Amino acid sequence: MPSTVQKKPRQQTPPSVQLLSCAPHVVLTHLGDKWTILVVLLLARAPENRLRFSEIKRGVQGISQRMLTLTLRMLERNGLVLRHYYSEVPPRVEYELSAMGKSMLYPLEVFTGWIGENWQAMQQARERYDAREDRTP
Amino acid sequence: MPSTVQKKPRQQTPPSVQLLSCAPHVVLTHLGDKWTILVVLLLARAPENRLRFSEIKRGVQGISQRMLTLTLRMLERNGLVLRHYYSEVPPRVEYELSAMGKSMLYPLEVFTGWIGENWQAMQQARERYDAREDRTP
DNA sequence: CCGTATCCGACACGATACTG
DNA sequence: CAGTATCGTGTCGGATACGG
Repeated sequence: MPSTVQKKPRQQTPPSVQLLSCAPHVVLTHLGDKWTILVVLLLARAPENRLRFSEIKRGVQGISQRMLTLTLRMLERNGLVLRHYYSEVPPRVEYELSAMGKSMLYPLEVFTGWIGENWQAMQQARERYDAREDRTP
Repeated sequence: MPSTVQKKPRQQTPPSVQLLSCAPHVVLTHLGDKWTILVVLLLARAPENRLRFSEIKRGVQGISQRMLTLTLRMLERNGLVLRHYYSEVPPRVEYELSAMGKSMLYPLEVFTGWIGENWQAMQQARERYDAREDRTP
């Protein structure tokens, strides 16, 4: 591939700001998966931000055991959640938001707050869009 | 089920607490997909929050034409982006953040700000986690 | 230039079954 | 109770080609 970076074949808009799929964006992508946020929000409401596996399972409507395990592993791996294992019979495991996990709650609330204020408008926009017929090519 | 109060350091979770995969969460899931946030952030930086299709394509590293189209359609459908079509030859299309789209920028910055301050810590947590051998069952 | 159509592989996710 | 293991499927997203 010949490098033509030095040449400006045509005058084009501002010197291209380029966004890479950087680490922060990857984080956001992970948090945006199907269950992570719901689990975090549930822990946020819990006393001491701490719940048993089965409590989370009951609290997050529709999550499978497999996906809950994977979600919690991911959160633990990223240091957002602490895993406390008690080798009793039957075993008991509790999950707790770490300090970093708790520090995420405010930004998360700001965002979910915005969504709460705007999702009806989005809903309406969708309906308007879908009703349109004069879609331009 | 006998109610035992002893050795229960904390109270049980109220059974009423249940999180559904509600509309706000769905929104967050959409925004958390592979490209949406990057496109929004690029528009946020642009003069008048407005760019041509090809400018966005160049600005978002690695995005395919197909995915950019789909991403922009989704943003337009949800009312976050406005599409301006000019039937010239060759045609020109510009995309602009709507008022609602702009109103998202602050919440987004709060969130990306938090990520910016914490993603190294997450990285380290991951490395620590992966290096561990004493994983509890 | 700005899309749409089609094919296809990868993987996220669910269902189920089985252990310590 | 709190996980693993395994398998099947739907969807996401990349590559490519074509069209207005």
